[in-house]
Amino acid sequence: MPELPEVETIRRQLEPRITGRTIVAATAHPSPKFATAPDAITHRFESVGRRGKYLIARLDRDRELIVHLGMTGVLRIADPDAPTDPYVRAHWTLDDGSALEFRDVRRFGRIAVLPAGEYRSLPTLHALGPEPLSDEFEPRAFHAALRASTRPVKTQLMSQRPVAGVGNIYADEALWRAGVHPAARRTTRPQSDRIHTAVRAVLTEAIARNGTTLRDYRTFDGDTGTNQHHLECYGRAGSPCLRCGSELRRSVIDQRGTTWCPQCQRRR
DNA sequence: ACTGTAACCTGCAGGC
DNA sequence: TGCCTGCAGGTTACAG
Repeated sequence: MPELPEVETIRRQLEPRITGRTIVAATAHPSPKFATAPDAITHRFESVGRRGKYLIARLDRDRELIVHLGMTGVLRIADPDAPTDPYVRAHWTLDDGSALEFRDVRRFGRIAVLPAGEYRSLPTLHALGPEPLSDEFEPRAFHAALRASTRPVKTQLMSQRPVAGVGNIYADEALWRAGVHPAARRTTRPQSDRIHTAVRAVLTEAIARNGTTLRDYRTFDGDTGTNQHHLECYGRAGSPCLRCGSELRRSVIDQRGTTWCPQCQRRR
C-alpha cells in the first residue's frame, strides 16, 4: 500500500491519539516479522515520527516501536464488538482501555521494538536516504546519488537511497511529471533537478489529499485517501497522456508494473 | 560492494 | 460455478 504520503497521513492522526498512553498488554502473530510487538508492554508512547515509509513511535526508556505497513498493512483502533479478524497481526491494549491493532493480509509488513536508533535489523531503514520534504533533500547531492549507480532511475528511486519514501505509484508520477524515462540510466543534472522538484510536488500534493487508496490503504481514522482521483500516470497505461495525448505505455522495471509516456519521457 | 532475481503472503479480477 | 493465471502501495535474502 503505503508510500510516504500514506504513512505520513497515518502518523498525523495516530500521534495525538496514542501519545501519553501506556501499553498494558499485547499479542502478536508468531512470525518473527511481528513477534516482538509485545516487547512494548509497560512502555509509554512519547511521540510518533516517520522516516520514509517507516512509522517510528518513540517510547519511554529509550525504545522505539517501528511499524512498516508493507503492501496491505492497516493501523486502527480495535473495535471490541467486531468479530474476530484473522488478519490482525498485532494488538496492543492501552491504559485507557482502548486498543491499537495492526491488520496485514499479506504479511509483508513488519513490527520491531528496538533501542532507539538501533536499525541494523532493518537494512533499508538503516541506510535510508534523506527525507524528501526536508532541507536535507538537496539537488546537488541528489544528482550525485543518482550518478553513483547505473541502474534505471526508477529502480534507484525505489531503492530508498537517493531519497526516502518513494514507491511504485509516486515514482511513476514523479518521472512522468519530470519528463524522464523510468529506464533511463544516466540522468543529467537538469533531469535530476526536475525529478527532485517533481518528487516533492507529487508527495506534497498526495499528503494534502490524505494519500492514494487503491484497495487496502485507509487512514488511521478509517477513511480512504483521495489522491487516486488525481493520478496523472500510474495505472493509466493505454489511456492518453494528459500532456501530449500519446498513449501511455506499460512495461516492467524491477518486477514492478511501470507506466510512462513514450513522447514526454524519452530516454535522455 | 554492488546487481539482478527469487522469495515472502493472500485476495481478487478476468478469461475460459 | 469453478479453475487457472496474472497482478497488487514492499523489502530482504541470496547467489554471482
